[in-house]
Amino acid sequence: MDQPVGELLKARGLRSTAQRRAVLTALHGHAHSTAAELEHRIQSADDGEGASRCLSRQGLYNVLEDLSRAELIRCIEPAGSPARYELRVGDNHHHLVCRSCGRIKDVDCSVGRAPCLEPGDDAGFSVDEAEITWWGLCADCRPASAQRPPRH
Amino acid sequence: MDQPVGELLKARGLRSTAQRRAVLTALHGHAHSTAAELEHRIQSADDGEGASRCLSRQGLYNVLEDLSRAELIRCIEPAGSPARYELRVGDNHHHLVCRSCGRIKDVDCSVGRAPCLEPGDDAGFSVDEAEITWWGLCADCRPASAQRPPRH
DNA sequence: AAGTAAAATTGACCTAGTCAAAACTGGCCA
DNA sequence: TGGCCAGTTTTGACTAGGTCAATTTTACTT
Repeated sequence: MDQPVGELLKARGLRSTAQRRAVLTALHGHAHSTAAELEHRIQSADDGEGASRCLSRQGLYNVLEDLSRAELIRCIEPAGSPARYELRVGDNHHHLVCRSCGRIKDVDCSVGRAPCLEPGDDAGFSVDEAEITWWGLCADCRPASAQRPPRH
Repeated sequence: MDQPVGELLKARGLRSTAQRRAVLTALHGHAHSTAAELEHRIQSADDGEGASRCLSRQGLYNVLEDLSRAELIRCIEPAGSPARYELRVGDNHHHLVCRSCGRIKDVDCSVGRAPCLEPGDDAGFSVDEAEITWWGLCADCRPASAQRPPRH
């Protein structure tokens, strides 16, 4: 980040509290963090701010929801995984998830708007987001015999 | 269904048990059932088979996993909802989910294979499935002032 | 410096499952 | 037709990942 996290918060109309700053800071450098990972990271952070060491579980969930609503972070919930939070927002990117180890990779939305944002039949819904998850095996989890199988 | 459920099971190499038949039967006529819904439906089913009234919670989850692995049913887990099970399998259809009431609609995969099955960059994964979820508000949940907003 | 709405803490509670071990049974075989 | 036994199911305890409600604290305004 360039902007201090406190300024980011205020720019979105949120109060700048130690807990919120700590969560935003803890998200940096980790693309898809779970609540538990953030909790550990914050508790063991000896970052000179003192107060940031302490954050209750409920407080963490509150902060995560506030930041999500302010669109400073995004929450994804792949099947079989606890919720994960990421700082990449506003770019409509998608995810590739390994069925075996759970590893997640970001995928840019290269197909543009058309097929990806509109269902063929919206059944009367007003759609505001298309979420794509690709499932498969990552290079590390794929059995050696099946490395790079021919694609089409 | 045309084929008796017992035959379906055997065709997939699974034993035909009262519990499995009961779950398959309970899925009919309900596009996206939760485990709890199936449990209630099975317990209150007085379908003359007698034994079908009884199914433990663990048994239900076992059956659901066995049927999923045999590709007789499919499990979806939209964020914020318990797992849901559906009989539609093998047709790569997707889902439209209402953010407000949780209602789910099936969407045929009209874009064919290309954009929907392949990420732009597969990051070394071998991808076997693309799952698309469209999020929005269904006609009933959309505030009256916003009915049918202009699209595009 | 005080007031106050917003945010955080506390601790109980809940849902949607999972685990391990014991008991039962469907379908094959003699 | 009965016995066997791997495959199923039951039982009951347990867990992860969160939510709820009430109280206390704090960041920002005046």
